[in-house]
Amino acid sequence: MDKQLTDRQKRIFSIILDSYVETAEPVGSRTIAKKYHLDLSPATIRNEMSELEEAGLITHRHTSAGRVPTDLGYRFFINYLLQHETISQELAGSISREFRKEMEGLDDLLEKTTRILSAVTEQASIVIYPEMKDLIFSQIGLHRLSGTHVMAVWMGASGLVHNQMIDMREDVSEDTLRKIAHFFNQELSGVAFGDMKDEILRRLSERKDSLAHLYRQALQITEDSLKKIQAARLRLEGAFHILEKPEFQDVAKTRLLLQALDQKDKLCHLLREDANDAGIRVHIGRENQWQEIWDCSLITTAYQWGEGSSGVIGILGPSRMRYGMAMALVSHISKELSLMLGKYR
Amino acid sequence: MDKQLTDRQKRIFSIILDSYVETAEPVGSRTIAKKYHLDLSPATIRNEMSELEEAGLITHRHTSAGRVPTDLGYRFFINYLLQHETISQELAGSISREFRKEMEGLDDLLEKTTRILSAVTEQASIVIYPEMKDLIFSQIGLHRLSGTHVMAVWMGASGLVHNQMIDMREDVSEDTLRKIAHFFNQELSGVAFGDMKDEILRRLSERKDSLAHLYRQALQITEDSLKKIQAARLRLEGAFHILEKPEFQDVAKTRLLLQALDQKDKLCHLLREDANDAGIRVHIGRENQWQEIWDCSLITTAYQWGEGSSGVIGILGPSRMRYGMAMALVSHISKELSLMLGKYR
DNA sequence: CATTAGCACTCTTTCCCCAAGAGTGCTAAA
DNA sequence: TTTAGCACTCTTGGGGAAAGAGTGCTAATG
Repeated sequence: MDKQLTDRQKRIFSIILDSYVETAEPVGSRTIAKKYHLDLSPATIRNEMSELEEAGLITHRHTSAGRVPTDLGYRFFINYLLQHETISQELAGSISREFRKEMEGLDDLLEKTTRILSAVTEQASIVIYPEMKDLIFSQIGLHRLSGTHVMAVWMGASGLVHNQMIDMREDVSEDTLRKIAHFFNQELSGVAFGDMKDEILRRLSERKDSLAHLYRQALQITEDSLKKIQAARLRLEGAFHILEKPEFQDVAKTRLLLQALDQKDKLCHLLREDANDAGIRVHIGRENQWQEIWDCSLITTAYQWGEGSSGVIGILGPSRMRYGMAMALVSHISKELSLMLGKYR
Repeated sequence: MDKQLTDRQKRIFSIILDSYVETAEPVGSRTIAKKYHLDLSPATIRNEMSELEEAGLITHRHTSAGRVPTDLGYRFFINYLLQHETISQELAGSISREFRKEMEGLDDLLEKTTRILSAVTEQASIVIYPEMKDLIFSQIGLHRLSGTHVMAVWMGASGLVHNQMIDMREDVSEDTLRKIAHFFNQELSGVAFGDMKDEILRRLSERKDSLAHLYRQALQITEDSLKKIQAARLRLEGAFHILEKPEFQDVAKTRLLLQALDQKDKLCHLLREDANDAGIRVHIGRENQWQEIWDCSLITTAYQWGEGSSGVIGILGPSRMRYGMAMALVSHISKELSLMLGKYR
């Protein structure tokens, strides 16, 4: 994107963006000249605005309407103009207090995160559960429910617990289950969940003895569990904030958006997409893969749990958004969450 | 409410209700006379409508508007006029197939239930997790996370698994935890979760020996867990359906409703309110305790899991609702869910 | 006596028109 | 290069007026 913008053009662009973000109203040349006491006439500003429009940073909906930033404009703003914002002491304090109130397991913590994130940003907030494959396995409990159904309780080194119902497709006795559990706990403790399948296969190929069947059962348990663990698990809260925004007063449009947000698996996939990128990620309007949220921006960042394992938190709101503050808040809360998760180890 | 309505009045009332439920438009005397070929003139119908209005079953919003059923009207309809509806073979079949597709634990099953319920009723659906206190305890696993933090994995006779992080407030060794777990598994297996506290207290008072401290720790684990288990756990899906209804085209109003639905604890409490009543429960408009949903009706019913333990499922939508079908669907899906839960035992 | 036709009246909805207002783009002058 | 001036465009809001739907009352009818 063009760095060949003059300083004055950048200044005017910033004013348009700020004003539009603030008021949700298109911005005219007169307003800029008057309210922001640039020593320029509206006509000059109009000329500059033409340039900005040509550069694709702003647009207008019809001939006699004021200017509005484009997706590209927001992108330019974030990449080149945005200066780092920090959140106030008081806010940081109250977030911290809220986080430290009680601590009753992962579910609770993530629910709290979702709630806080939505409340402070005044946007819909999304929290994806951590991925399990990088976590270290420590222990398993296997419990027979009915003939072929078994409940597996996986425990990870980072305090993770995951319950998984498994259909063994053959009748297994309590005793067999004890043996399988023993195998997991003795031989696989310390292995990452993601590597577990390979580890079992390696052992299976090494000794072709009487234990082969047991290994295969262990393998099945692992495969069934990990397949399911990849599935969508997320929390969504504060979708009602979307209805507060002037750009979502159209019910039909908003309904489609809410309907899209109900598709947890798609949403989860969207957030996890670039989960490995460091830092804050912003997807503006049509930069998103997903047509349903083309009027929205998505701000996400990863949080850390254990050894390289991570989940994602994010907010979703109209593209007209106070990006500086939103990014600062998402970042801050992600750090708080990682900190709290650290206590589980 | 008045049974002294004549048959003709009931008939007219039914027509008004049907028509309004169908079209969301107030119903006039002419429409009734024409479309439903009663052999009556509009004038006669108007007279009857006056009566119905006096009885409180219908109302009109302004002088020259057609009639609309009141909350009381819907109540009368449900109590005295509604005839039992059944769902079609095809629908029952496809629900059944959907339920039987895969089975991967409680979470999955309840998610599926929420999704199906919302899809078939075209309303927002709510599923409350089963209450634990009536379930039979079978086994516990205790795992040390950090100095004072312990992860308890509760397993019930009905295949329930509940993970609970507990702050013991004092450092406990792996060995102590093993002893506590052993105590639970040996002595309390078969006890209902709700009675567990009393059972421990009884033992504590019986023998005042060296085990007292261990008992107290067990007590603490029980109390911490059960306190938390009472908390709100629910699934909500399909809230976007609300935006499809003509009566919720007003964004400000709808926002307040969605905002209310974000308060999971309140919502959970609302649904559990009369969880012990048998059968289908309907709360129409202002019959609800909760002002935020005075324009809505709530249809709930309990589902069964294990020995007397139960949760609640329900739907929420505008009071103008096809109650017969909605009730049939909620009832049917509750039964399907109970059936599926039976397989966990 | 229940039923109905007729009619005046009320209230909302819709449409249209017009004026106001906001803002642009162009041109010519400073 | 900047600015003043001006014509032009497009949206928004208000004010009727007309249409339409429906009621309630009264008087006539079978």
